[in-house]
Formats: sequence, C-alpha cells, structure tokens
Amino acid sequence: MTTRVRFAPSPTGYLHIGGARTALYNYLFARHTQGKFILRIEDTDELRSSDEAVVAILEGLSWLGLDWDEGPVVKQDGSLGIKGAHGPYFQMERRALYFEHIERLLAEGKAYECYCSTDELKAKRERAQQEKRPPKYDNHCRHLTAQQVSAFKKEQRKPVIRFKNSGTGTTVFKDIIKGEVKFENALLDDFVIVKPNGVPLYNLAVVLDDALMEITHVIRGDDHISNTPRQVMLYQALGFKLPVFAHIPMILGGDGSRLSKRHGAASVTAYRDQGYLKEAVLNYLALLGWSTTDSQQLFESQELIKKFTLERCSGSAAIFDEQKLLWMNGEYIRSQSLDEFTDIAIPYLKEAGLLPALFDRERLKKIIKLEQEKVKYLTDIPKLFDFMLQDEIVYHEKDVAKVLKKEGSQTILEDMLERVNLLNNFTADSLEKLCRDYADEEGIKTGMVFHPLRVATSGRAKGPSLFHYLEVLGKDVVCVRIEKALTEFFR
RNA sequence: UCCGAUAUGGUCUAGUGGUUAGGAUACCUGGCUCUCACCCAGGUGGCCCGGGUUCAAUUCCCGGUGUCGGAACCA
Repeated sequence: MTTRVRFAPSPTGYLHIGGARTALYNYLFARHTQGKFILRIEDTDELRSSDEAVVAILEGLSWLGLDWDEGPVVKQDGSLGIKGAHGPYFQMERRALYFEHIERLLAEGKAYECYCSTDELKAKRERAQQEKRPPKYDNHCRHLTAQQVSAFKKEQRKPVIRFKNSGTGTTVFKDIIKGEVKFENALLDDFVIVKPNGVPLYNLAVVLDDALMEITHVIRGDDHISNTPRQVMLYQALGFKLPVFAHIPMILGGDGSRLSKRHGAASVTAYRDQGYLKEAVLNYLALLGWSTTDSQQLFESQELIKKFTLERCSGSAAIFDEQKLLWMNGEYIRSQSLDEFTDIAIPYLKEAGLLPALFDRERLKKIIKLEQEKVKYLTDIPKLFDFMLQDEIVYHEKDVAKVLKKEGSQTILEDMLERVNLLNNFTADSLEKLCRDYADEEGIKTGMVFHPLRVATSGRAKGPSLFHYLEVLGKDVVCVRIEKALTEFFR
C-alpha cells in the first residue's frame, strides 16, 4: 500500500514556522516511504480565509522546496492551478461531496438538527464556566417534537447539525508518537458538524476529506490531539477505515508560550527575508522534534529523507532557538562552493548597488572567497564586501580614532605609499614581505604597520586577510586610498 | 473547572534498572593568527518533586507540580 499524507493548512495568514515543520515532516515521511504528499486547503472558515493567504502558503512551501504531488499550484502565468486526481483540493469546492455523507448520518440517526441559537448556547457556556463546570452542550435538541421543529422553522431558524455522541465507553486511538491515547466518551458532547449554511465544520470536513482522499497517515500538530476522538467517532459512524495518527509537538517561543509574531519572525518567508538559507531552515526544523540515535546535526540533501522516521520524533514541545538556527546558517553558507555562493551573493550585491550590470565574475569570486566564511546572514553580504567593490571608501570613525590616529601612523603610511608605489609584483606574498621587511628595518612590531594600512585601505579594523584584499584591490586603488587617508586625517 | 499531552545542562536532544549520563548550540578560557571570523583544545552547567517496586531508579509504577494544548456555528 502506498502511503498518502497531507498538509492541510487553513489559509488565514502566512505559513507559520510550526506549519512549515508539519509540512516538512509530512514531506519527509512521504518521500521516505515513496508515498504521496498532498496539499489541501482547509478554507471552511469563510470569515478568516483569504486568497492572499493561499498564495503566501504556497510561496512558503515552494521556497523551502517542499514539493507536493497533489493540490493547488501556482501556474507560470501566476494563476492558480490544480494537480492530482483526488480533487478538488479546496474544501469549499468539495461541499457537494459532503452532502451524501451528511444525509446518511442524519438518516441513520447518527446526527440531528439543532435549533439552539448562538446566544442561547453562549449563555449556557458562560453559566457552566461560572459554576466551574466543564462547558458541554446539553443535548437539548436531540429529542425535539415535530411541533417544536415546525415552530422553529416558522421562526426562520436555520439549524446546525450535531453529531450524536453515544456518551458511553471510551474512544481509543493509536498514535505513532504519543502511543495509545484514550478519551471517555461521556466527557465529550454532541458537537456541531455542519453550519446552518451547509458548510461542514473542521472535524467533519477533515474526516471526510482524509477518507475520500485515501489519506493513510495523519501527521499534524498535537494541538489537534483533543479533537481526534471526535474524528475517530465520525470515522466509525461513517464506516471509514481509520488512518494512522502521528501528532507532533508544538514549537514554542523563548518564553515557553506558543510561537508567534511576538517572538520575532513566525513566518518562513520572514526567515528567508532575514537572510537564512532554506537548507539551514529545513535542517533546523527537521531537528526540532526529531533526532537520530547519534544526534547528528547536519544533513546533506536527501539524507533527511533517508533517515527520517516518525518513530524517532520527540513527544514534547520544543523552544525555537534562533541562535542555533543562525549557527546552522553559517555552516551551510561555508559549505557552499565558491561558485554556488557567488550565485547566492550576486542578488544581494546588486540590490545594494555594489555590482554593475556587467561585471567580472572571476574577480568577484576572488573577493567573495575572502569573506564567505564570515557571512552569518545573507543580508550581511553587502556590508562585508562593499569596500572591495566600490571606489568610495567609508572610514569608520571609531577605527580611525583607535588605529589610524596613533603616534607614527602618518610616517608609516607615507613610507608604505612610497614603497608600494615601487612594487612591481603586486601580490599578497610580495606585499606581506614588503611590510614585514619595513617593520624589521624600522624596528617596530608588524602590527604597527598592518593595522594602519588596513584602516587606511578598507576604512575599518575588521576585515579579510590584509594582503589578500590588497592584491584584489590592485596597486592603483591601494595607493589612492593611502593617499586619501593621509590627506583626510593628517594634512 | 474538566480532558489530554509532556518533563535529561539556558536551549535542541541521545541514552540507560548499576554509565565518569553522550552529542549539538550558547557561554567562558587557551591555542592558531595581521584584525575579525573560521579552525583546534579545554571548561562551567543537567535526569521536575514525592512515594512505591528493587540489592540498586534518571530509567519501571502511582501521585503531585509545572508547562503546553483542547473543551467554538475556528482550524
């Protein structure tokens, strides 16, 4: 039997980081088992759902590279398309498919119409809360007489449909991650499954869709675990085969509460925009709630698919640790080949106006090579490379004060200017030799030469290997910059 | 209030009826070095609490507590 799993977000906003991990686990499971990964949009909440959110979710998933086998897709021309043979993949478009099953529940006496108004129900709920009783529907409409029903109809009251809970026994289901979970049926009430306008509620829609789409494994956040007994009851009432459940724990913010915008970025695209590599986000998310026996941290592409199993998922909630994500980002940045990373860097440099339309790629690679290992966020790229890519030089005041405006710096720079000018073979090696020889002759420490030279030619005290970037800069530029530093700070 | 899940350094986690409780990150120290970073070496820090079972419990059982989730005409 081929496995079929789904990610079923409700389009009420961006793709949340927790949702992204749920999608990732579904994706990894599907690929690992060579099954199908389906994307379904649960848009039965007409008030909160939006088309923009659908697009945002697809964008998030696509950025991460979590490709799905069935579901809505954004076509070349930007419009929404569909792929897969179990559609539609939007619940609101599936309503026609639900009717017969709802009718069946009604006809078999497994569900009934309820005419209680929302106000009446709300009042009852509040009373229960005040009296410290669990809020629970009192089954008021279970046994309405024909007269009462026609009276309600005359009032134009539109009924909801409730599921008739047996109220006895227990509902048990197996969960790959949580083990066996039991609920007393008596504690559950006759929950609403269809709204007055005929739109099914989550618990019904999810069961019908999963069953009709032949979903074999339901992998979702454990915030759904309390809903699962209701769904199990529906599966049984409807006569459908139960899928295997796997409830993965929540992702929390630094303060232990559910991760949200308050904790910084909560959407995957926000991480993209902050300068994270998708590989790092994927790897980090995979490890947040899943691990190998040897606690492996970094995974090559395809390796996650090979090693991921639901059985090795943790059962407890995890706090999202951005510091560790950042470390991982650095690891992935450093692991890119020079060519790969150059391709990654180019858009950032262009955006910052540091690259003309036409540029010398080989020279750019030499520059990138000097600082690639230091990039933490991709958004750091411009400020790490700017002084090597543009003519103007920006002097950092603090560094100038600390390094340049020191006793002897002027003489040193003047001497260096003279000697560099005479240097024919302008390479890192010869430059280093020149500087060391000079320090030797003058009987001063090499640092006395290196540091002012660095600040004079780069504008700052931190940067790549001095002689290597001087070589890339070239003799003319280096001389101009030393000259400029001299006139600006000493003359 | 009821129901459910859950508990190993600050954080993510591995693991075990007898271990010096392992890895990663973060932090600190040292080394490398022209700065920063990388890299290397070392270090601080942990089994929620109480009972029970047992020769022995971080591990198994029960209870408690904390945390998170649910108890919608939201998903």
